[in-house]
Amino acid sequence: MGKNETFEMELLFRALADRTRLRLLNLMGDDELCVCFFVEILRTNQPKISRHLAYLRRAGVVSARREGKWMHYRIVEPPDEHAARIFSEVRQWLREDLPMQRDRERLVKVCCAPQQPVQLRGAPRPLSLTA
Amino acid sequence: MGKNETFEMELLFRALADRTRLRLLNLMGDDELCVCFFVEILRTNQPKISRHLAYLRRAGVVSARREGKWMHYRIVEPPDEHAARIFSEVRQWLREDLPMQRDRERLVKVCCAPQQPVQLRGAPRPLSLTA
DNA sequence: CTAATATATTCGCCTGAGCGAATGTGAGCG
DNA sequence: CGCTCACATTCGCTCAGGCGAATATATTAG
Repeated sequence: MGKNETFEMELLFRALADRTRLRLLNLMGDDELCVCFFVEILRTNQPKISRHLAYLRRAGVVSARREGKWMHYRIVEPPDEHAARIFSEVRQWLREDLPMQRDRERLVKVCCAPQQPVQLRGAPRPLSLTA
Repeated sequence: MGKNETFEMELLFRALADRTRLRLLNLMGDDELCVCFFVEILRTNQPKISRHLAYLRRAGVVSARREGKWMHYRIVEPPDEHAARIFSEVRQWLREDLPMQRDRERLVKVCCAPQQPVQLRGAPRPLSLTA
């Protein structure tokens, strides 16, 4: 109580104020996800994805982990309890949004397909879908 | 469930992604407030305040009511339940933020002062402080 | 009617940030 | 070493939106 977090609030909301970034967060869900899947699901060019992921990273909203050539991104639980509750509500909201549901369905399809698209051969699949 | 509200999410977060607008929402609290008080408390020029209030109005976050020469703004409860919960959490967060607390204290002082500043003579005081 | 007051809008300037295209970088392989 | 792959960054452009200054509008007073 009595903290000064106005700047942190602005930072969080700016990070959430973009459709592409909301789609990325939606795809991460509760697991880390490889960049190549974001590119595949959002059907856009790779630099655009990387730029938005960098934006989220600078805002402290996601973290990155390298595994050989691949980079995995995952959502970071905000340290502040208010931010955490807002974030949790956002994720619930995303779960109920139709276009977001379609993105997640496409992710499942792409990951579980017997024959993966050329760009994804050998890419590390998300844990939640392979376990 | 299963709705498409991605655009509404973006709209909400863009509205919240600015320090001046957060300060305005903080001052509104649970009551409507007259524009002249925003100008007085934020110690800034009036057009800036009006522009941010217009932004909030376009985003559906506040509503305006005219009373003679004066305009009162108040927070609108978002119709969507997720938006409402996020908004409620934001207001709680604002309540605990130190700079925001100072703004509210200054509002109380200005409203309850025996001699109001010249700009505020005759301005309708917020209900919560006069009742 | 005119004048004053409270608020809103417009204008010109500047920065942040989104975009596609091109280029840079780090890891693994032969 | 050099090549490729996965990803990151930079460049040039465009546009949203923040700012102060000036102006417009609405209401009330006289």
